[in-house]
Amino acid sequence: MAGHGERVVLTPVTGEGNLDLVDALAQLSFAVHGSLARIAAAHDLSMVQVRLLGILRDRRPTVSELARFLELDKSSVTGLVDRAAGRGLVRRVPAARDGRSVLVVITPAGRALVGRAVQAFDAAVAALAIDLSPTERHRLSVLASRVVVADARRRGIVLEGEPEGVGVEA
Amino acid sequence: MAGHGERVVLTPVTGEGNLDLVDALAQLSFAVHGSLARIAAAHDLSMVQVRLLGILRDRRPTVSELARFLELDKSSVTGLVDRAAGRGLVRRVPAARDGRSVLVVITPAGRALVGRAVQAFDAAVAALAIDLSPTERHRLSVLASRVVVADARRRGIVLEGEPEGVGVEA
DNA sequence: TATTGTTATACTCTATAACTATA
DNA sequence: TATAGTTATAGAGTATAACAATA
Repeated sequence: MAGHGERVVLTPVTGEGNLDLVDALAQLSFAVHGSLARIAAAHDLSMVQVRLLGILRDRRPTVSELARFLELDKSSVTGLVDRAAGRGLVRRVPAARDGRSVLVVITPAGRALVGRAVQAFDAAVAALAIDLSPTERHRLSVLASRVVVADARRRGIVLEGEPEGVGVEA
Repeated sequence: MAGHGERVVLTPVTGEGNLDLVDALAQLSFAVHGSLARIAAAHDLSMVQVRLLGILRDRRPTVSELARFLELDKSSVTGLVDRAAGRGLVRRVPAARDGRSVLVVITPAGRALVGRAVQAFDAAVAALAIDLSPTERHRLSVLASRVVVADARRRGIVLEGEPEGVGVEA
């Protein structure tokens, strides 16, 4: 299947043969993404809310910084933070150094919720690879890391120039 | 990084070390998904519209079948098809056998557009793995296929029982 | 009665443009 | 003047509930 022209990228996997690299990576991405989205939903969160809370676990960024992290317009972040704050998951704190800025801070409730969600994420992703041997799992993580790190470098991830975090090593 | 407790799952990759399996797969998924979404947007499509058109490339399903394929409520599919039809990418055809059903059919314009998008998908995913050797690429596709196929089986993908497609092998 | 599809409604997510307040 | 953030507005995507038509 998907050997000579058919693209499986967009349709459900059905057979059991090997996919070519493009299909395999696309399908893997869908599987992981779908798994994470289901878990987020089970915690009454969207993926972007989980990302927001995940970032806030060890940072207290401004709205503008969040917009850069999340690659969203700042007006989108305003709404995102509004809804999270409405649920008591985050709160806004006026920034001391710049009267224009607002720091977004996670609340204990938000921290607890995202902690549970991330724990479930871990379990779900691990479950995806349950059929692989330890050696294969290691190989997969090495190869995936290579791809991810190369891509991050290519697309010029910043973060380095912004050390206002709270205990963010790396 | 991400060696003893820190979870990178939700934040941008920064270092260059090996991620553990969970982080590596999650990050890989984000990289692929982001790449695909950017390409879709460059073609004035959302990911779900690309999936819709991709399915329609070799099928002419009813709205209900589409809802199952896409794992959406049928009312969501109605809206999806409305918008695609409004752009001339698909059209509705009354089903001959069942007066209640509607077949969704891709138009030549829709086919051309999704063809271009999928071609760009291929190139983008291939580019992601450009730093791997041919051997490593092969290994990665084998491992990813294993994970994907096992997951598909686990979650009980159907498709088999629905051979009303148009030349869908597999 | 059950199924197919649409409509009405509501909420999240996203962007653009215009605005206020601060720098 | 430039930057930070919000508001107003609009549109895509999603779901639930109610409905009409058909089986």
